[in-house]
Amino acid sequence: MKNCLKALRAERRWTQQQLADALGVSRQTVNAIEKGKFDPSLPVAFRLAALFACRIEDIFSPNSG
Amino acid sequence: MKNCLKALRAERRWTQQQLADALGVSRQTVNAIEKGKFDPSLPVAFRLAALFACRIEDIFSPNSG
DNA sequence: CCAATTTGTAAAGCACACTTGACATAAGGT
DNA sequence: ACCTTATGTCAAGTGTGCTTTACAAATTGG
Repeated sequence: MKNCLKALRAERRWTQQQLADALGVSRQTVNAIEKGKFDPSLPVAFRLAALFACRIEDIFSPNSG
Repeated sequence: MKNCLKALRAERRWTQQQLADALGVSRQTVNAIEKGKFDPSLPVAFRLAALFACRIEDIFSPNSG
């Protein structure tokens, strides 16, 4: 699963901490998702899409599909 | 998190087992997701959307958002 | 250069996504 | 009534999403 979270966050000039707070997760979780260490849960994915005013499919794309 | 998986599956006249096989998860997992016992992982959500040829947002909707 | 902020990473622990195996109930066809 | 298929559910186990605490490296600004 790839994602363009880092780019979206950079556009807004938010720190990982600010995004984490807005998302309701820890900074380490934001960092791990950005670095591709794991995929977010579906609820967190929905909150991300809401925050960036786009679709989940605009942020994440499965590696093979 | 609500979902209309049961309705989508019924439209296609698929059994839980057939959907599970197509998804690559167990029948119990399909059943649990349909019954709202837990939310699928993001990869499984993407596979569901692909199978039903729609967006994740068309299948799932967060309870408060 | 120095100090503060930001990012990257690690370990231990809890909750949940998902598994296999098993069994009860429901629904359909003969 | 019987047999088969479909659904609902439970239990125990594995892997991972996410937490807290902590610290090192990188970046930014005086």
